[in-house]
Amino acid sequence: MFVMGRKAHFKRDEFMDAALRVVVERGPGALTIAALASGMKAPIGSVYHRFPSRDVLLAEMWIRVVESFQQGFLAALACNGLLASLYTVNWVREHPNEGRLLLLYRREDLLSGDWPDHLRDQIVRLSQELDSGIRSFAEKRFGSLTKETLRRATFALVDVPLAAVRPHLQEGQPPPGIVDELIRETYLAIIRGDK
Amino acid sequence: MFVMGRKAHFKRDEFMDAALRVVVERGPGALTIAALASGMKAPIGSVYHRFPSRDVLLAEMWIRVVESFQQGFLAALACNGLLASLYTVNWVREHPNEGRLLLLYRREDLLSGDWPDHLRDQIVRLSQELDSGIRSFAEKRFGSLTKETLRRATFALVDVPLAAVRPHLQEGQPPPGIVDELIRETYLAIIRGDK
DNA sequence: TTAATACTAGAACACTCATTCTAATTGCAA
DNA sequence: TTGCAATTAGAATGAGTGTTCTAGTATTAA
Repeated sequence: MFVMGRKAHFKRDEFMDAALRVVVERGPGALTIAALASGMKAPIGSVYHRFPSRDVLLAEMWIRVVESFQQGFLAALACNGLLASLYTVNWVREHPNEGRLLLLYRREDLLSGDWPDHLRDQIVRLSQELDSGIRSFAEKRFGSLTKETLRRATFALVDVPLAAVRPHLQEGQPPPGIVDELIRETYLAIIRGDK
Repeated sequence: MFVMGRKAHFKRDEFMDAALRVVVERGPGALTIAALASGMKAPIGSVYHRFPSRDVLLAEMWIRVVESFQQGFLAALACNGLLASLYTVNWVREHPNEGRLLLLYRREDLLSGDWPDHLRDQIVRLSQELDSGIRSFAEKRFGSLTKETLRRATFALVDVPLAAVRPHLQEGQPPPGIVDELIRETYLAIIRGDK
């Protein structure tokens, strides 16, 4: 005989949403369990009923965002390098909160220690997927995979788009059109290897 | 009648040096007053004898580094834009620790609150000096100072160099030669406006 | 020698959290 | 209706850390 308990007021995802909201609005320093809970009018106990620790909650939230970004990025990259290079700015326009989280902060700003064990696999997988996407692009585009061509590809596909977008997120503004221009011009110069 | 007290074992600068060392080696999270003090075998009391609070100590350390970077950068910029664009990577090679502090972390990672009052003026001044240096470059180079030309100049002079260097500092390695190439090619594309 | 002073020394305090613990609810199966 | 389990509820706990406080020590002028 299976007996169901009371209905839940709060879902797992809602806690992660609330955490994201706190980080984006008030910074990682304000992200206490109490702030998170009171932000959704939930008691502290309910947080710990669903997540074994603060770090697990935040790590899962982080991974959820990385995954949602990376999936689209890799799809764009498989199709066209310039498209991938411009993907970041478009994604940020559609997901301003997730964008702020990913571009303005780092894992260490949120988690107190290392990745929780059962999530490390996921992070490794995500980072390998990104890496191999960029590697295969570099090889295809430059005809060879060396430290230099890999660095060049990473620069054009990742570093520059992030650098172009970040200042505007910092200001809390959506990236203006000039950002797309800067990314495109840089991509063409770096990938074509203009001198 | 003036009476001199005992000789000091520790100087103001040594505390800031020790703080920098801790941040660079173990991250901002490890930067406690106790860690700082024990790192230089000084007692906690001596820290507070010289600095009224943790925030003042760290803010002064930060400003010292910003000042040392910015002075050279503005000098280079007054002479030549490409030189300024390449200044960051060279400065980082000569000052790996200061580079890590400035490029890997932000004020909020170190200070618990806002800038201490008496230091806010200095920060405002520094940031205005940088701003006006970039503005006058943009105006000279593009013939007009608009939101777009300013953004373009900032991108080429600041955002891209930081983005190119950062991944290597992250790894704890000095930036390889390819970084200079990437910065130069980007600068030429962005400032000349190649399409 | 002595007194005044600048400094070292580190234990005690106060405060902020993450986490734990116990009790109170609530919905369903019987 | 009753009893069980899922969940809410939030007060109590404990660890970590910035700051304060009191005491001790070295240096120099007189």
